[in-house]
Amino acid sequence: MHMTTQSALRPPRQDNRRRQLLDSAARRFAGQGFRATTIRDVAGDAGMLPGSVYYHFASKNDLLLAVYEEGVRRVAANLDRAVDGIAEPWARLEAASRAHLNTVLDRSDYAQVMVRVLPQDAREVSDRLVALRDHYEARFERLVDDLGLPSAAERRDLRLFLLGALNWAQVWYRPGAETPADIARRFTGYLRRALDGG
Amino acid sequence: MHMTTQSALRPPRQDNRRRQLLDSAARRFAGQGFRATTIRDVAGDAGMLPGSVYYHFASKNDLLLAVYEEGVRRVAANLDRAVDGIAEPWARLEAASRAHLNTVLDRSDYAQVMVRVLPQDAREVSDRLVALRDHYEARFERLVDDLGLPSAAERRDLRLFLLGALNWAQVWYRPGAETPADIARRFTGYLRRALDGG
Amino acid sequence: MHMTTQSALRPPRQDNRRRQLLDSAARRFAGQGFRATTIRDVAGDAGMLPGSVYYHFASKNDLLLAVYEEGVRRVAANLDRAVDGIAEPWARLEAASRAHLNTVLDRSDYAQVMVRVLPQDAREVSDRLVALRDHYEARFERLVDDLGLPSAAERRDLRLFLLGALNWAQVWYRPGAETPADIARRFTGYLRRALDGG
Amino acid sequence: MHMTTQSALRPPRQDNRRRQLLDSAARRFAGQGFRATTIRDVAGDAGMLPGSVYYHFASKNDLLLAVYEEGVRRVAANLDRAVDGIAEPWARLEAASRAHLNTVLDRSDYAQVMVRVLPQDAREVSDRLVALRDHYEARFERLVDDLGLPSAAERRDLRLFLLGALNWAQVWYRPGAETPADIARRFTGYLRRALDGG
DNA sequence: CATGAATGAGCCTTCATTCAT
DNA sequence: AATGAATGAAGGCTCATTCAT
Repeated sequence: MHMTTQSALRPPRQDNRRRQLLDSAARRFAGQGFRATTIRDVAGDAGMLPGSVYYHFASKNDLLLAVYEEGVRRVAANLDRAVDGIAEPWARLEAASRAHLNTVLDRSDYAQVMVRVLPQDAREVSDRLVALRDHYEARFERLVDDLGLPSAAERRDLRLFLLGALNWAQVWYRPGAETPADIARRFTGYLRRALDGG
Repeated sequence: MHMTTQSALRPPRQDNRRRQLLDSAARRFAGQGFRATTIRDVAGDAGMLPGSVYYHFASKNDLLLAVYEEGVRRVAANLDRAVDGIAEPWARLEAASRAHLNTVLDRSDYAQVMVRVLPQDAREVSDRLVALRDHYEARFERLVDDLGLPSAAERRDLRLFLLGALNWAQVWYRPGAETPADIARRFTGYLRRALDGG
Repeated sequence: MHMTTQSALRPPRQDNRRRQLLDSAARRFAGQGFRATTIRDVAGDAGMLPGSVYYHFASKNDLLLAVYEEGVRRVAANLDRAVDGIAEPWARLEAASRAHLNTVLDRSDYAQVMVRVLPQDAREVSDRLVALRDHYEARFERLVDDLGLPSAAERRDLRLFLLGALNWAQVWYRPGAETPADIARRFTGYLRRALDGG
Repeated sequence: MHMTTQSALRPPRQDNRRRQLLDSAARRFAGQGFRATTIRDVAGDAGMLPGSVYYHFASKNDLLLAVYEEGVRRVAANLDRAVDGIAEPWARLEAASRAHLNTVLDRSDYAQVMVRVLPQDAREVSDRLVALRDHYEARFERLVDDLGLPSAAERRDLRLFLLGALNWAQVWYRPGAETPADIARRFTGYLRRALDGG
């Protein structure tokens, strides 16, 4: 009889469990990869039995897709927030690079999944994984276009060059004296010197 | 009576079969990844039964290691050949970048394995995989050092920046009007403009 | 509405299947030894598929351990029941010997496993196997101590001597005119004549 | 052309290799059991490849049979030598028990195989294994018969009792203050007190 | 005599998934 | 919403054995 009140006050229980599962999956996928993670792992972390996972997600692939979506949502929001309020185009690009680096180097499970799990790891849904990633990276296309570089080829080069360099940080970066912000500043700096009004 | 001649003309049978296995494994690892490849796949491609693989390699991990080693040997030789005879440092770096790009974008199975199989995919041998990769990439350190840039920080930046940008090509490159040589020339060009005092 | 009644009448399904598996394993281990028994055998006998066994037991070794434990539980209970209510020490030893012989010569699968499967057959769990066996045989130490023999050396001799002689029956005994009870009476009788001051 | 000389001076090479194989097998079977020993192990120890073993023995079972035969030959000879020259029947039995214990507790590989490998471990040849063992143990029947005990039942009891007690030593004996000779003396002593002219 | 190379049957185990309850 | 129980397909690996050379 108090149901109305209940659902007004807190999200339905179902959502809680689903989110719990999502969190467990994100942590596992980020920590040990997609293929090395078993449904048992994920279920166990969420305090369930393997079979129960299938009430919330149709398959392991679907679970990955959901984690990936959530990850993209978060990092995209992060980037959008970072450039918000900045007007100068190169400063916007630097802010975006900083946000992107923070994502790539972050300990955050959802962000790590985007970086660690390759689309090829789940061939059946790889197209959708790629689409999600593209949806995010398209932001860099716009940011670069706004720089007003005369040559379309150079615009493309710059975008690909920058994204590659930033993503590679995942391989060599070790937390220490150097912060992601430092790296973002220097890397965008080099590009500006090479391409801007040179 | 012609035994000497015979053994001079054809390598021991063993080597043929081992190489065949190595080739099959390289193609499979490159095409579908390490974990998704089964010993049955590899054996089948080489016209053997699964058990027979173990006459030549002690485990699936060992097979990967052997493929990886062969891959490193090839791409390193490629790069060394490319810079050989070139004296001017920036030209050497460009030549090396071109060779590296050719490797990364190549259809060659062995090269692809180095790019596609992550050390984490075979945790038990990941250390050795990383060591092999490092052994190759150390070449770029030397090439960059030879440029004579005054700042050590900039030397490091340049190397990391370039390697990241080149490796990323694997994600976006589609064969067409643009050749790996074009990309290498432009990318090293940007860096030279940004960093070279000249 | 009768749910309470139902759950009171039948044990949880899980236990039935687990026990079935245990019984199949005991019969197989007793009949053909541990190493020669395959999980497929055991599963097949219980009307399951091989993989299903692993829902109930983590490994083949664990299955052996469980059978062994159950075996020890049974034979120990048997022996305890046999000496219960008997006061005179030599009579207690004879009763225990009779019970032990019944166990050793029994067709009972669980008892046979204890006799037939050597700890060395499952090296990873051999320690626990030995511990289980010792737990049972310690009873003979107490029974012999209660005889009141003056020399500790003779107490030890008697125990080792008797246990060896009884266990050996497994090798030569054929059901016929002679019963385990006959053998137990004669064997303990000899020892009494040799050692008891009477 | 010197073949005659050669074969006169030393046994044919074939025999050397066969014996080497036999020794390797004995050591392995004694040390890790029959089933746990692979043809590869045995061949490797003898400096051969697995396939080569089959030149000398038709199968793994045949190899076991040969080791077993050699083992029986040795322990039987040992026992015969031990009782040789002793006239008094109880002293002969004690000497035989001492020799048997030495065999059972011995580190000698061949003797250990007889004790450690159960006929059931090689079902296809278990009959012949049992026959070999019986051939040896028949000696105890004769030794006991010679004691001149009036009752046939007691003769049988004594034999079975003694053999069981002696073989069991394998389980509990640890080298130390107590020698096999001590044990043999005490154990036969108990039986004499219980059965002889009591 | 021995080897190199392979076979093939089989082993233990894993795991995503299903489904009645 | 969740569980208990099982499925079934597959996977890496082992090993006695064979056989041309």
